[in-house]
Amino acid sequence: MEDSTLSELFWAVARRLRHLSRETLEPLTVSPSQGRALAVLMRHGPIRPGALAGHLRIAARSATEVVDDLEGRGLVRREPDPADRRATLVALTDAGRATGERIKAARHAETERFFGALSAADRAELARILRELRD
Amino acid sequence: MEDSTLSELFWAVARRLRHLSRETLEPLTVSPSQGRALAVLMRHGPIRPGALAGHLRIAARSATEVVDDLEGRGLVRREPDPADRRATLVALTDAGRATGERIKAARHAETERFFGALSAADRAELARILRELRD
DNA sequence: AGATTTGCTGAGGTTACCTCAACATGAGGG
DNA sequence: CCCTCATGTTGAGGTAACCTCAGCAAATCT
Repeated sequence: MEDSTLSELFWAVARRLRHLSRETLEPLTVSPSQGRALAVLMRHGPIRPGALAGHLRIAARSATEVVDDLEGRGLVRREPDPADRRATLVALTDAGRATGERIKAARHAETERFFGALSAADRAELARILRELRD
Repeated sequence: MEDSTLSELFWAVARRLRHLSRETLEPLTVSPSQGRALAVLMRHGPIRPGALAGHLRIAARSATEVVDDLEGRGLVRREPDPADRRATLVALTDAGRATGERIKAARHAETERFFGALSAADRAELARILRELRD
Protein backbone atom coordinates (compact mmCIF):
# COMPACT_ATOMS: atom_id res chain seq x y z
CA MET A 1 0.00 0.00 0.00
CA GLU A 2 2.16 2.87 1.22
CA ASP A 3 5.41 1.20 0.29
CA SER A 4 4.85 1.47 -3.44
CA THR A 5 7.64 1.95 -5.93
CA LEU A 6 8.09 5.21 -7.73
CA SER A 7 6.68 3.66 -10.92
CA GLU A 8 3.51 2.58 -9.20
CA LEU A 9 3.14 5.93 -7.54
CA PHE A 10 3.70 7.64 -10.83
CA TRP A 11 1.03 5.59 -12.59
CA ALA A 12 -1.44 6.08 -9.79
CA VAL A 13 -1.08 9.82 -10.18
CA ALA A 14 -1.24 9.50 -13.96
CA ARG A 15 -4.52 7.68 -13.69
CA ARG A 16 -6.04 10.37 -11.54
CA LEU A 17 -4.88 13.03 -13.92
CA ARG A 18 -6.23 11.12 -16.91
CA HIS A 19 -9.64 10.74 -15.33
CA LEU A 20 -9.74 14.41 -14.53
CA SER A 21 -8.71 15.14 -18.09
CA ARG A 22 -11.45 13.02 -19.53
CA GLU A 23 -13.96 14.85 -17.37
CA THR A 24 -12.85 18.28 -18.46
CA LEU A 25 -12.77 17.25 -22.11
CA GLU A 26 -16.11 15.49 -22.08
CA PRO A 27 -18.48 18.46 -22.36
CA LEU A 28 -16.56 19.61 -25.42
CA THR A 29 -17.55 16.44 -27.29
CA VAL A 30 -14.12 15.77 -28.70
CA SER A 31 -12.18 12.62 -28.05
CA PRO A 32 -8.72 12.81 -26.50
CA SER A 33 -7.01 12.12 -29.78
CA GLN A 34 -9.03 14.80 -31.51
CA GLY A 35 -8.17 17.17 -28.72
CA ARG A 36 -4.48 16.50 -29.17
CA ALA A 37 -4.73 17.06 -32.90
CA LEU A 38 -6.53 20.35 -32.40
CA ALA A 39 -3.83 21.43 -29.96
CA VAL A 40 -1.16 20.73 -32.57
CA LEU A 41 -3.09 22.71 -35.16
CA MET A 42 -3.43 25.61 -32.74
CA ARG A 43 0.30 25.68 -32.22
CA HIS A 44 1.46 25.13 -35.78
CA GLY A 45 -1.18 26.50 -38.08
CA PRO A 46 -2.15 24.69 -41.30
CA ILE A 47 -0.02 21.58 -41.76
CA ARG A 48 -0.04 18.44 -43.85
CA PRO A 49 -1.49 15.21 -42.45
CA GLY A 50 1.96 13.66 -42.47
CA ALA A 51 3.40 16.44 -40.36
CA LEU A 52 0.44 16.22 -37.99
CA ALA A 53 1.16 12.52 -37.62
CA GLY A 54 4.76 13.37 -36.78
CA HIS A 55 3.73 15.74 -34.01
CA LEU A 56 1.24 13.24 -32.60
CA ARG A 57 3.74 10.40 -33.00
CA ILE A 58 1.27 8.23 -34.83
CA ALA A 59 1.41 6.67 -38.31
CA ALA A 60 0.52 8.88 -41.26
CA ARG A 61 -2.48 6.76 -42.05
CA SER A 62 -3.86 7.33 -38.59
CA ALA A 63 -3.63 11.08 -39.02
CA THR A 64 -5.89 10.77 -42.05
CA GLU A 65 -8.44 9.26 -39.71
CA VAL A 66 -8.44 11.94 -37.07
CA VAL A 67 -8.57 14.57 -39.79
CA ASP A 68 -11.59 12.76 -41.26
CA ASP A 69 -13.28 12.90 -37.87
CA LEU A 70 -12.49 16.53 -37.27
CA GLU A 71 -13.60 17.43 -40.79
CA GLY A 72 -16.85 15.57 -40.18
CA ARG A 73 -17.43 17.79 -37.15
CA GLY A 74 -16.60 20.91 -39.10
CA LEU A 75 -13.58 21.71 -36.97
CA VAL A 76 -10.98 21.51 -39.72
CA ARG A 77 -10.92 21.91 -43.48
CA ARG A 78 -8.69 20.25 -46.07
CA GLU A 79 -7.23 22.53 -48.69
CA PRO A 80 -4.77 21.83 -51.48
CA ASP A 81 -1.16 22.61 -50.67
CA PRO A 82 -0.09 25.30 -53.15
CA ALA A 83 3.51 24.12 -52.85
CA ASP A 84 2.93 20.46 -53.72
CA ARG A 85 -0.04 19.14 -55.60
CA ARG A 86 0.19 15.71 -54.00
CA ALA A 87 -0.27 17.20 -50.59
CA THR A 88 -3.14 18.60 -48.58
CA LEU A 89 -3.14 21.21 -45.85
CA VAL A 90 -5.26 20.73 -42.79
CA ALA A 91 -6.49 24.06 -41.42
CA LEU A 92 -8.70 24.97 -38.50
CA THR A 93 -12.14 26.37 -39.27
CA ASP A 94 -13.54 29.13 -37.07
CA ALA A 95 -15.45 26.52 -35.12
CA GLY A 96 -12.26 24.50 -34.78
CA ARG A 97 -10.34 27.44 -33.47
CA ALA A 98 -13.09 28.20 -30.97
CA THR A 99 -13.12 24.61 -29.75
CA GLY A 100 -9.35 24.66 -29.56
CA GLU A 101 -9.46 27.73 -27.36
CA ARG A 102 -12.00 26.15 -25.08
CA ILE A 103 -9.86 23.06 -24.77
CA LYS A 104 -6.84 25.13 -23.92
CA ALA A 105 -8.75 26.98 -21.23
CA ALA A 106 -10.18 23.76 -19.82
CA ARG A 107 -6.75 22.17 -19.77
CA HIS A 108 -5.32 25.14 -18.00
CA ALA A 109 -8.06 25.09 -15.37
CA GLU A 110 -7.60 21.37 -14.94
CA THR A 111 -3.89 21.76 -14.34
CA GLU A 112 -4.56 24.44 -11.76
CA ARG A 113 -7.10 22.30 -10.04
CA PHE A 114 -4.90 19.24 -9.92
CA PHE A 115 -1.52 20.69 -9.13
CA GLY A 116 -3.02 23.49 -7.09
CA ALA A 117 -2.98 21.12 -4.12
CA LEU A 118 0.78 21.59 -3.96
CA SER A 119 2.65 24.49 -2.52
CA ALA A 120 4.42 26.78 -4.95
CA ALA A 121 7.76 25.39 -3.82
CA ASP A 122 6.65 21.82 -4.41
CA ARG A 123 5.37 22.68 -7.83
CA ALA A 124 8.72 24.12 -8.77
CA GLU A 125 10.49 21.08 -7.38
CA LEU A 126 8.20 18.75 -9.28
CA ALA A 127 8.73 20.65 -12.50
CA ARG A 128 12.47 20.53 -12.08
CA ILE A 129 12.53 16.82 -11.38
CA LEU A 130 10.14 15.97 -14.20
CA ARG A 131 12.21 17.98 -16.62
CA GLU A 132 15.23 15.99 -15.59
CA LEU A 133 13.39 12.72 -16.16
CA ARG A 134 12.11 13.85 -19.52
CA ASP A 135 15.57 14.57 -20.94
CA MET B 1 11.52 23.73 -25.86
CA GLU B 2 9.03 26.20 -24.40
CA ASP B 3 8.50 25.87 -20.70
CA SER B 4 5.54 23.60 -20.69
CA THR B 5 2.85 23.31 -18.05
CA LEU B 6 3.11 20.72 -15.34
CA SER B 7 0.51 18.56 -17.10
CA GLU B 8 2.45 18.52 -20.32
CA LEU B 9 5.66 17.77 -18.50
CA PHE B 10 3.98 15.03 -16.60
CA TRP B 11 2.65 13.39 -19.76
CA ALA B 12 5.97 13.68 -21.52
CA VAL B 13 7.58 11.77 -18.69
CA ALA B 14 4.72 9.28 -18.64
CA ARG B 15 5.23 8.58 -22.30
CA ARG B 16 8.90 7.87 -21.82
CA LEU B 17 8.16 5.57 -18.93
CA ARG B 18 5.48 3.79 -20.93
CA HIS B 19 7.83 3.18 -23.83
CA LEU B 20 10.45 1.85 -21.51
CA SER B 21 7.84 -0.35 -19.93
CA ARG B 22 6.77 -1.74 -23.26
CA GLU B 23 10.38 -2.56 -24.06
CA THR B 24 10.99 -4.40 -20.81
CA LEU B 25 7.73 -6.31 -21.15
CA GLU B 26 8.20 -7.20 -24.80
CA PRO B 27 10.61 -10.13 -24.48
CA LEU B 28 8.19 -11.75 -22.05
CA THR B 29 5.52 -11.92 -24.79
CA VAL B 30 2.72 -10.68 -22.61
CA SER B 31 0.68 -7.61 -23.40
CA PRO B 32 0.45 -4.79 -20.87
CA SER B 33 -3.05 -5.76 -19.84
CA GLN B 34 -2.01 -9.37 -19.36
CA GLY B 35 0.96 -8.21 -17.32
CA ARG B 36 -1.30 -6.18 -15.06
CA ALA B 37 -3.62 -9.13 -14.58
CA LEU B 38 -0.71 -11.41 -13.68
CA ALA B 39 0.48 -8.85 -11.17
CA VAL B 40 -2.92 -8.85 -9.50
CA LEU B 41 -2.93 -12.63 -9.37
CA MET B 42 0.53 -12.63 -7.83
CA ARG B 43 -0.65 -10.30 -5.09
CA HIS B 44 -4.03 -11.82 -4.34
CA GLY B 45 -3.85 -15.51 -5.19
CA PRO B 46 -6.77 -17.29 -6.85
CA ILE B 47 -9.66 -14.92 -7.38
CA ARG B 48 -12.85 -14.77 -9.39
CA PRO B 49 -12.97 -13.00 -12.73
CA GLY B 50 -15.27 -10.40 -11.27
CA ALA B 51 -12.84 -9.57 -8.49
CA LEU B 52 -10.00 -9.43 -10.97
CA ALA B 53 -12.02 -6.94 -12.98
CA GLY B 54 -12.46 -4.87 -9.85
CA HIS B 55 -8.73 -4.71 -9.20
CA LEU B 56 -8.00 -3.84 -12.82
CA ARG B 57 -10.88 -1.36 -12.88
CA ILE B 58 -12.36 -2.83 -16.01
CA ALA B 59 -15.78 -4.36 -16.70
CA ALA B 60 -16.36 -7.94 -15.61
CA ARG B 61 -16.80 -9.03 -19.19
CA SER B 62 -13.38 -7.69 -20.08
CA ALA B 63 -11.77 -9.74 -17.34
CA THR B 64 -13.19 -12.85 -18.98
CA GLU B 65 -11.22 -11.86 -22.03
CA VAL B 66 -7.84 -11.40 -20.43
CA VAL B 67 -8.36 -14.64 -18.52
CA ASP B 68 -9.12 -16.35 -21.86
CA ASP B 69 -5.86 -15.02 -23.26
CA LEU B 70 -3.81 -16.02 -20.24
CA GLU B 71 -5.42 -19.43 -20.18
CA GLY B 72 -4.58 -19.86 -23.86
CA ARG B 73 -0.96 -19.21 -23.01
CA GLY B 74 -1.06 -21.67 -20.15
CA LEU B 75 -0.37 -18.99 -17.56
CA VAL B 76 -3.57 -19.36 -15.59
CA ARG B 77 -6.13 -22.09 -14.99
CA ARG B 78 -9.85 -21.82 -14.30
CA GLU B 79 -11.15 -23.97 -11.50
CA PRO B 80 -14.61 -24.17 -9.99
CA ASP B 81 -15.12 -22.11 -6.87
CA PRO B 82 -15.97 -24.56 -4.08
CA ALA B 83 -17.92 -21.85 -2.28
CA ASP B 84 -20.27 -20.90 -5.12
CA ARG B 85 -21.09 -23.10 -8.05
CA ARG B 86 -21.84 -20.13 -10.32
CA ALA B 87 -18.35 -18.83 -9.89
CA THR B 88 -14.91 -19.70 -11.18
CA LEU B 89 -11.53 -19.19 -9.61
CA VAL B 90 -8.65 -18.01 -11.72
CA ALA B 91 -5.34 -19.39 -10.45
CA LEU B 92 -1.77 -19.05 -11.67
CA THR B 93 -0.13 -22.11 -13.17
CA ASP B 94 3.54 -22.74 -12.48
CA ALA B 95 4.38 -21.12 -15.81
CA GLY B 96 2.19 -18.18 -14.88
CA ARG B 97 3.92 -17.74 -11.56
CA ALA B 98 7.32 -17.90 -13.25
CA THR B 99 6.29 -15.29 -15.81
CA GLY B 100 4.86 -13.17 -13.04
CA GLU B 101 8.16 -13.27 -11.20
CA ARG B 102 10.06 -12.29 -14.30
CA ILE B 103 7.71 -9.40 -14.88
CA LYS B 104 8.18 -8.23 -11.33
CA ALA B 105 11.95 -8.37 -11.69
CA ALA B 106 11.85 -6.58 -15.03
CA ARG B 107 9.59 -3.89 -13.62
CA HIS B 108 11.91 -3.41 -10.72
CA ALA B 109 14.96 -3.11 -12.97
CA GLU B 110 13.08 -0.72 -15.21
CA THR B 111 12.19 1.52 -12.30
CA GLU B 112 15.80 1.55 -11.17
CA ARG B 113 16.97 2.40 -14.64
CA PHE B 114 14.49 5.19 -15.13
CA PHE B 115 14.47 6.87 -11.76
CA GLY B 116 18.11 6.05 -11.17
CA ALA B 117 18.97 9.22 -13.06
CA LEU B 118 17.82 11.17 -10.02
CA SER B 119 19.71 11.76 -6.84
CA ALA B 120 18.48 9.96 -3.75
CA ALA B 121 17.20 13.24 -2.36
CA ASP B 122 15.26 13.98 -5.52
CA ARG B 123 13.75 10.55 -5.52
CA ALA B 124 12.50 11.04 -2.01
CA GLU B 125 11.13 14.46 -2.91
CA LEU B 126 9.39 13.06 -5.97
CA ALA B 127 7.86 10.23 -3.98
CA ARG B 128 6.59 12.65 -1.35
CA ILE B 129 5.03 14.98 -3.90
CA LEU B 130 3.47 12.18 -5.94
CA ARG B 131 1.98 10.70 -2.80
CA GLU B 132 0.41 14.03 -2.05
CA LEU B 133 -1.07 14.24 -5.55
CA ARG B 134 -2.39 10.72 -5.37
CA ASP B 135 -4.42 11.33 -2.21
C1' DA C 1 12.40 10.15 -70.12
C1' DG C 2 12.36 6.57 -66.83
C1' DA C 3 12.98 5.12 -62.19
C1' DT C 4 12.43 6.15 -57.57
C1' DT C 5 10.54 8.60 -53.74
C1' DT C 6 6.97 11.06 -51.36
C1' DG C 7 2.11 12.10 -49.75
C1' DC C 8 -2.25 10.60 -49.07
C1' DT C 9 -5.87 7.23 -48.50
C1' DG C 10 -8.78 2.61 -49.22
C1' DA C 11 -8.98 -1.93 -47.29
C1' DG C 12 -8.62 -4.60 -43.62
C1' DG C 13 -6.45 -6.01 -39.04
C1' DT C 14 -5.42 -5.55 -33.78
C1' DT C 15 -5.86 -4.43 -28.87
C1' DA C 16 -8.28 -3.41 -25.14
C1' DC C 17 -11.97 -1.94 -23.84
C1' DC C 18 -17.43 -1.57 -23.73
C1' DT C 19 -22.89 -2.90 -23.28
C1' DC C 20 -26.63 -6.03 -23.48
C1' DA C 21 -28.78 -10.29 -22.99
C1' DA C 22 -28.78 -15.26 -21.74
C1' DC C 23 -28.13 -18.76 -18.45
C1' DA C 24 -27.20 -21.00 -14.06
C1' DT C 25 -26.89 -20.66 -9.31
C1' DG C 26 -27.67 -18.57 -4.79
C1' DA C 27 -30.49 -16.15 -1.17
C1' DG C 28 -34.34 -14.03 1.06
C1' DG C 29 -39.57 -13.53 1.82
C1' DG C 30 -44.07 -15.37 2.35
C1' DC D 1 -40.82 -24.99 -0.15
C1' DC D 2 -41.43 -22.23 -3.93
C1' DC D 3 -40.96 -17.89 -6.16
C1' DT D 4 -38.73 -13.85 -7.10
C1' DC D 5 -34.72 -11.25 -7.30
C1' DA D 6 -29.74 -10.70 -7.21
C1' DT D 7 -25.21 -12.39 -8.64
C1' DG D 8 -21.36 -14.50 -11.60
C1' DT D 9 -19.92 -15.62 -15.99
C1' DT D 10 -19.93 -15.54 -20.79
C1' DG D 11 -21.69 -15.19 -26.01
C1' DA D 12 -22.67 -11.70 -29.35
C1' DG D 13 -21.62 -7.67 -31.17
C1' DG D 14 -19.76 -2.81 -30.94
C1' DT D 15 -16.17 1.14 -30.39
C1' DA D 16 -11.86 4.06 -30.38
C1' DA D 17 -7.49 4.53 -31.69
C1' DC D 18 -4.14 2.70 -33.37
C1' DC D 19 -1.56 -0.35 -37.11
C1' DT D 20 0.35 -2.36 -42.01
C1' DC D 21 0.06 -2.98 -46.82
C1' DA D 22 -1.07 -1.69 -51.37
C1' DG D 23 -2.29 1.71 -54.84
C1' DC D 24 -2.38 6.08 -57.08
C1' DA D 25 -0.72 10.67 -58.24
C1' DA D 26 2.69 14.06 -58.18
C1' DA D 27 7.52 15.37 -57.46
C1' DT D 28 12.41 14.50 -57.80
C1' DC D 29 16.61 12.24 -59.13
C1' DT D 30 19.83 9.94 -62.84
